[in-house]
Amino acid sequence: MELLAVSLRAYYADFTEAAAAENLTASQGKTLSVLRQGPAAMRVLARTLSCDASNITGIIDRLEKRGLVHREPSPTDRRVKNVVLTPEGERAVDAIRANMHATMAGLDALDDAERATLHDLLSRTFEAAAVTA
Amino acid sequence: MELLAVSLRAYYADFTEAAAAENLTASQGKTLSVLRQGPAAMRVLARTLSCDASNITGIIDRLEKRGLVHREPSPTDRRVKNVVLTPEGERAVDAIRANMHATMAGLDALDDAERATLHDLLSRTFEAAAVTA
DNA sequence: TATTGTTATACTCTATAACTATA
DNA sequence: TATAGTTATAGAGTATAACAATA
Repeated sequence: MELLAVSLRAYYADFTEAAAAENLTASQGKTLSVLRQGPAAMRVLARTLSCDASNITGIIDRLEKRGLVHREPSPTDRRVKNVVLTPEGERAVDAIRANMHATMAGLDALDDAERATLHDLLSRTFEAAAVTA
Repeated sequence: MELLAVSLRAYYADFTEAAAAENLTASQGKTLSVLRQGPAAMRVLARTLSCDASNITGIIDRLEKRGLVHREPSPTDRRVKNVVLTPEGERAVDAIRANMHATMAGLDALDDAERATLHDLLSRTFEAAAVTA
């Protein structure tokens, strides 16, 4: 339990730091992480990141201005815009993840399998902050 | 592990919600929680909450304007100001905590001892976000 | 000289409400 | 009518740099 508490504290701080190293805020890093799993509509992002849809507009605006994502119209519903990660966006996510893996590697008390389990738990907890019950 | 992940997600969301019920942001609730353990200098708060000292000025300004805390000069160092919880401030923290205990009580899979351990872990993880390693 | 707290500044995140264009 | 995305707005958090008072 103590190890987990320490790990969690370190994880949150390190994610923010790893994102900052890429000149990204935690919210931006989190958004890019979500998009790494595939394109998502604005509305879906809002639900996943559990914030109002109007916030996503601003967050995506800033990411798009930097060429990390781009909007493309949905072929099936002309109201919907899908947000897609650009190659630079993928590179940014991977850079953050590489940094996080270095953090995990620092937990000497764990073996590789435990480390993998813990990393999975932490990232799911962090990225899926929404409680959809 | 899965239970813990779910609990953590719920805890973060519920803390924010419990604070919002008292018309407080998560940062304000967190600050009050820290002060519940006793008065603290501005500089100490900044370190504990792992943010720049200049932010604390604003956070305490807003809490003081609402009568939840007040600044008092340190008797030993005239540069230092100690922030103290007022009775209303204590009431607010207790209201948040009562709400959180209700959340913990909802975890039916746990017995009382496990619940206490988990609550302690979660609150320490949440309140002490700083990694002083 | 170094430290404490503050101020000024600028940016990001956040929710609410009102709008448009679709469905 | 309802939904997706945007805009306008206002408040809160955040870091940086510069400052006065004190150590």
